[in-house]
Amino acid sequence: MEIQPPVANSSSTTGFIVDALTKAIVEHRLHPGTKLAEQKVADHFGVSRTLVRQALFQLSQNRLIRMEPARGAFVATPSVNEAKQVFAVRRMLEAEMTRAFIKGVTPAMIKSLKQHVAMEKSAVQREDVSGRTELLGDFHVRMAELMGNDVLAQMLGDLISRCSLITLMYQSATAAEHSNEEHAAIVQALAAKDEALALTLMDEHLQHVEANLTFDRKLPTNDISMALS
Amino acid sequence: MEIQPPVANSSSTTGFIVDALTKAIVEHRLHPGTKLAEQKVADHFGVSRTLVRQALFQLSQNRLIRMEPARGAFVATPSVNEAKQVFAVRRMLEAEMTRAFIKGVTPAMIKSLKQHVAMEKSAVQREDVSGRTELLGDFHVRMAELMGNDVLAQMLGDLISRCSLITLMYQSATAAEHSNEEHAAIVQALAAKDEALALTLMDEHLQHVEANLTFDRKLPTNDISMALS
DNA sequence: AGGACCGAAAGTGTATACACTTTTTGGATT
DNA sequence: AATCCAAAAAGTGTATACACTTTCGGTCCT
Repeated sequence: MEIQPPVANSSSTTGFIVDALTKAIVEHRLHPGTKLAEQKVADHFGVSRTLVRQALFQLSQNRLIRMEPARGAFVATPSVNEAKQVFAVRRMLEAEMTRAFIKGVTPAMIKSLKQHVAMEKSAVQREDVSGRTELLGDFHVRMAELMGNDVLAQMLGDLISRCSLITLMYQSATAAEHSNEEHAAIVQALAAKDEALALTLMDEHLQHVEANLTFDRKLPTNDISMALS
Repeated sequence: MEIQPPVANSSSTTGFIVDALTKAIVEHRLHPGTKLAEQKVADHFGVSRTLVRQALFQLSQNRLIRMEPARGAFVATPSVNEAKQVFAVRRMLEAEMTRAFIKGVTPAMIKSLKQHVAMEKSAVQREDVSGRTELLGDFHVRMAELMGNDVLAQMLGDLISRCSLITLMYQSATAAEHSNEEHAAIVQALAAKDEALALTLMDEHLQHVEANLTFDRKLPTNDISMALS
């Protein structure tokens, strides 16, 4: 059930490092602001700095880390403002996506979404934080995939991973449960081809996700080898 | 708040190579399918393969080139299908953007757009192909910037550069002129805060751009040193 | 005590070396 | 003439070397 990341990787060594670091950042084992010294990361993965550098470059393009010239790479610290903008874009994109989805909806598509929501529910119930956050984000990507628009799916995936540092960091268990229920309601509206309702639900859903983020926490900087071990 | 530009800058050496290659590809001095051998590119820029590799990785993330494991990098050959998907996403995004734009429009924003359209016109008239295609794309990005949403602006920029291989390749002079006129009409509707009209014009505009692309031309493969010289 | 200064340590930026893979080439065979 | 195969050539993937920059710790001066 893996969504193809922005750039198909994970098969190459560099891709493996990117994935591992992404996971560590997104699960905030590596806190925002943490310095990622190339040699330390390289030692941890048992490779040379060359590969680590490639991975860091890639991550910096995904906005998961920030690179300062001659000073190194740091886990990104996305601003509140940026998060709001990301959500504004998501609302725009997903409103239209919902409209288009209803236009071409089929029973098979509804079934697939329902299965996905069931998986979310299971993850929420068993308190699988990492799994649930990933699944909750993927719901939106899956909608795009079902429409057959890979570009849209990828774009949404980028957006979601881009605010994941914030979303995934601050989403509480109750908020996750809430999201899951809202997804179920959206699927119902889609199945009924009720465009107005689906639009309303989708917009409210995104606003809830955004509202539930608490932007003011400060977290300590972590040790790399600890975080990746 | 600071958000890095979508395709980083040319302040670093790697960034310079990225920009140069991007320009060459987008102005199709380098044709789709052309192989970009690392050493050849490195020789041309007078640097080592190290920097070229970094640049190629970056370009592959922008989808301007495609990298095959152990076989090298090639200028991307975007499929018709992908182009259609990209345009579908743009229509979605820009429809909502137009709505949001009208909600918060100010005279200063209209003035800025009018200036931009005037620059387009000038470029079209003096047959500055490279400049005009860039400006025509930037119109949409400028709208996003004026709204103060850098994330949206970046995203649109990515989308536009992503289909630029197609758009810029096949857009004719008359189509460019047509686009410029449509931009002017859209600005009028925005100034009048006529949402329905602006939406219609924007949607038709994007459909025209898409319709004017001819997907079937075949171009020969070029020599790198020629193209970059 | 506190700050300016200097040198060592750590770290980044780029080039180069080398192993391994793909492509090309030049016969030899049918 | 076309096909097949092996060895050379070209090219990619990764590691390492080295120069240059930033950071850190200590010493000296006021």
